[in-house]
Amino acid sequence: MDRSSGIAVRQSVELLEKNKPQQERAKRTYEGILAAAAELLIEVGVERISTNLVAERAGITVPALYRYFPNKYAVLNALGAALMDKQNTAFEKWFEHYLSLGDLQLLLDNVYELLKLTFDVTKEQVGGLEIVQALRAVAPLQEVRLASHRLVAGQLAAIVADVLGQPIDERISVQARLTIDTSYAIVEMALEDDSLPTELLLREGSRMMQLYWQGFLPAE
Amino acid sequence: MDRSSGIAVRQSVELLEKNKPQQERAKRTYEGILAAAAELLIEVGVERISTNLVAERAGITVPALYRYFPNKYAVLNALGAALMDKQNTAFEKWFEHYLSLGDLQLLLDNVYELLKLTFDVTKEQVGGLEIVQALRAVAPLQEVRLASHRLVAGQLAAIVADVLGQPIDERISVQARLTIDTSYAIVEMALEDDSLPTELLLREGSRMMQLYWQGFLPAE
DNA sequence: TGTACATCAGTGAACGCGCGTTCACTGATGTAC
DNA sequence: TGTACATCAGTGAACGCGCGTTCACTGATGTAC
Repeated sequence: MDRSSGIAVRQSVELLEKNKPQQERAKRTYEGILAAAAELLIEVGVERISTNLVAERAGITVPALYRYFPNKYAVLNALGAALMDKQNTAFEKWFEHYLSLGDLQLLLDNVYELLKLTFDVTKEQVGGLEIVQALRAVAPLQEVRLASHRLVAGQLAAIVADVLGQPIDERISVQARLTIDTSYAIVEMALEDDSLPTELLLREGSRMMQLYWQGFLPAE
Repeated sequence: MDRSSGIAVRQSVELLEKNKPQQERAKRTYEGILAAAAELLIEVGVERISTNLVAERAGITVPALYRYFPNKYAVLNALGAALMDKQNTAFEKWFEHYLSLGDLQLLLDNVYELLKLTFDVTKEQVGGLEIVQALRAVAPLQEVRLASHRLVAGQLAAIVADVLGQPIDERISVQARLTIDTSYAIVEMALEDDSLPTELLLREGSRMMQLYWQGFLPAE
């Protein structure tokens, strides 16, 4: 039983982009690569996508792709980072909007809107669900999603602590993070299973979040 | 711009196993294949795992693997089905145990135990988290996980409807499914991010489920 | 306004490698008599 | 208890293909004068 050559340890992968596109033409090429990758994520899946396939779909040769990305993980990473960014932005807009109008209760009353917003942002992105799933399943990409969730959860925790007049302790951190991750999980669930009624699912999901926080806030 | 050969549509994949192992030796080989696949899912990831790699790790030649599985998806499918089965069994045992002792309230009081049980079952399986993530991310495998969740959610919905003296309507179905999927998502979250305190996270997660169902059940 | 030149962007061709898959085969196991 | 035989299990070798990656290159774009 020869195992000597069976060793294949997961090693760190370069995810940084190489040359940034400067000219107009280059920007189109760069965007074309991301768009092609998103399409192929739907069509062939993360386990079959390749730089060859992406370049071909984007209508360029492979070395042109290598000009901007060192490997396929970097392409997926860029795709994932862009989506996480859109999700974060949606959250922050929602968050700051209702926070500026009142207190935490108002935020709580509008959780459905947040879920719907996140749902829409993810659905609008071609291959949005497949991108999120790839971020989960491919080890070198996991940090992107975790970092995004930690960031958003941190913002939520800060406000909660502020309202309660407490420091951010472990409990508040975990509650915030649980809220964020569960919210995203519900959105994924809605996208994942077409047989589920989206609207009702998001309504129930937001009700769950509301009930979770209801007793925790100081009575008005 | 030639796209004619860039077409690569996701097509249906044979997931059924071929020959069932009959002799002792064959059973060891079969189990060895699954064990090797689980290890490699951790080490190289779902996007790099291959039949060649699995056979080599299992200490057999590739045609021996093909005796039992038509392709790598079938291997992952078997691995995933086994894990889903363990999770379902854990749920059903928990469910029937507390149901036999009393009413739904008792079930609700012990949600933490269910989450912990599910967490343990998944953690015990080598590559448990990676398997679940692969089931999410790889299209030909998605049905396995969805079917499992639908099954378990259906059992929950049936009991809830029974207790309420109502038929299983869309609302109850969605509530049950939301509960199941969210529970699994929380377990995944705990496995995914080592920086989180597992115990506290599962406690908060179960508290969330309890609050969600609390007002819904008929007052004793 | 024209053109020479620097820099940016993309190409064609090539490489070695691991992939999935199949074949005819040898070897191991179990059983009928 | 021994052995012939059927069936089950696993092997060695081979195949064509797409993979990631690199090279020296041609072509496009922008700008200095």
